Amino acid sequence: MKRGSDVHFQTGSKKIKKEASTVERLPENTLFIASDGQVISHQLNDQAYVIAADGEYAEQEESGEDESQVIGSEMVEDSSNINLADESLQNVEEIVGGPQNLIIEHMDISEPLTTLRVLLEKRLQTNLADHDFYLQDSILLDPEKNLVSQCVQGSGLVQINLEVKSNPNTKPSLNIIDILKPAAEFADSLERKQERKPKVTQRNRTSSGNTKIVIPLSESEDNVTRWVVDLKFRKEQERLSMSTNPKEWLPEHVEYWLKWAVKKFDLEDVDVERMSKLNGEKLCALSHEAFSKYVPNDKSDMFWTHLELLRKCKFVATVQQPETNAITTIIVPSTDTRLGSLRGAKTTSQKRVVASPRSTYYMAGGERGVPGNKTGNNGQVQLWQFLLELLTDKECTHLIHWVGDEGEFKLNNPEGVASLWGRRKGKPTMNYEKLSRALRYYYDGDMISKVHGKRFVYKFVCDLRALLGYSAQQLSRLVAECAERSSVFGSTSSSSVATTYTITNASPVNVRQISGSENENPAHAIVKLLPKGSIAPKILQR
DNA sequence: GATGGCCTAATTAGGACTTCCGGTGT
DNA sequence: CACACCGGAAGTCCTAATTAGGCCAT
Repeated sequence: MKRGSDVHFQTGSKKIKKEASTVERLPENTLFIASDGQVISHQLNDQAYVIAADGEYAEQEESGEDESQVIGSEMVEDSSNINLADESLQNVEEIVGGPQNLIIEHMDISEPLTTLRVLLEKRLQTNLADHDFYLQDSILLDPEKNLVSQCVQGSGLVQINLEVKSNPNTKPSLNIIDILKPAAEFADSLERKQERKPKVTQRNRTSSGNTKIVIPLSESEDNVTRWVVDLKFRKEQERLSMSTNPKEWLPEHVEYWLKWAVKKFDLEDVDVERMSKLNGEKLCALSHEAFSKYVPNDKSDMFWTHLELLRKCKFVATVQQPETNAITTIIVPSTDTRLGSLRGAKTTSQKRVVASPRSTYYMAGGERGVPGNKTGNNGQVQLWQFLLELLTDKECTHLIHWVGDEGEFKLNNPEGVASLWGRRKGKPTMNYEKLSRALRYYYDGDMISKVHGKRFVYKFVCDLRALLGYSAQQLSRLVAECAERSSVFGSTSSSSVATTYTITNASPVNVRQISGSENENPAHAIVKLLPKGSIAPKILQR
């Protein structure tokens, strides 16, 4: 039987094992919608979309140039008023080392990037006026705008990891690598400082709830409806030559869609006959009131939301079945190598990541909007991911830790690691002998190899930076820094450092939700928009 | 009765291990 | 001799894709 592309991890509506660390793949064209029907975010094709809380719709080009369309978001119009002398906004840490300097800066996310630049200039005692802002080296950001309007949803204080690139032969840039919610303790301490020194920019803080851009998703997904593109309908759309823009629909198209929707959403008392006489233009112009006359029994405004998505996002979406909460969300779309040659430039230009012990290069390039995977390992964490998870967990350094800067790692307690692995996989008899056999299968690929002559020492031979966005060196330092910080702040949590990876080349921008464990403070939840090809570990400081 | 569409269950294929074991190296 | 390490072989578990069969409407 001929197999199609290989995509790893859960994507569809199939069950996911409830495990401590569920692996799932967020399909492209995923939408996050709160219980009140409000679209929090979604991304479709090459564009990221944010829906304002007032129901107005905002669209953001990948380039981030189209500020005007971000409806209702509060912009800092006069950045010159910002009191830059206020140290409360300044908290710069530097992790120096390796080929570049990773700088950690804390700033209110609603501040324009010019503020960030000034903070950096002050800190580094250098002029950075000629430095452009980039998000993960790929998206040029407008310094006059804030991050909310360009790439990230959220509010309040965030930790911005960035690097200053001032190489002689390239245009200087400030490359934002990651935007994280800082440790609660850390944020609190800054908040307290800010309270002592009230700032002009406080007006932009969003705690009032007046903000139009919504943050995130609580840790529980109970209050989130995940909408996905209905591929069956899309195929039918193509077959019937129905435009993707509902405004262009003829009445017969509306009728077809409506009958489909009535079935799909189990709608009752819909005035199909009258509503089917509308053309696409009129359909899209319907007010909620008018809509209610046609569809009087729309439970939880589900169908209304569907229509909103249809006319604003231009796709027919259905609700994806809820999935389990995740501590670790790993998104790894990947395909068979064969696709590299089949899919042309689009995929061949993308990064390739060896993820398999048995042969395969995995890379993005699955069908746009086609969730799912064909490997049969959906939803199951792989050993290399598990090891990376432990390696970025400050609580696990007694079990496994980085050795040097070249991706080597040592299992200090091989049986302990094996035991954890066994627990994760539901194999109580797992031991190091078996785990090491699994590791040996990686030798065939380019993921992990053995470091000869060193007991219990292995090495990630893959390009972790390409894979994760962080080199082994950086990861090692981040873990160390995190451990250090937690000791400074006197961590009270016994839970491990949460690590979230987004390994995806599937879309230009990905919505990343960092979920926490069930016990985790919801404040740690972050939604990020990352450029394609990025995978960023997040180490939550507690 | 023939045909087509839809749904569901069964089958098949393949990835990523897991388990076992004989052999080799230190 | 103990233990880490290696790699072959067979088995397990999981999921996606495909196929087959039943039901219903036209």
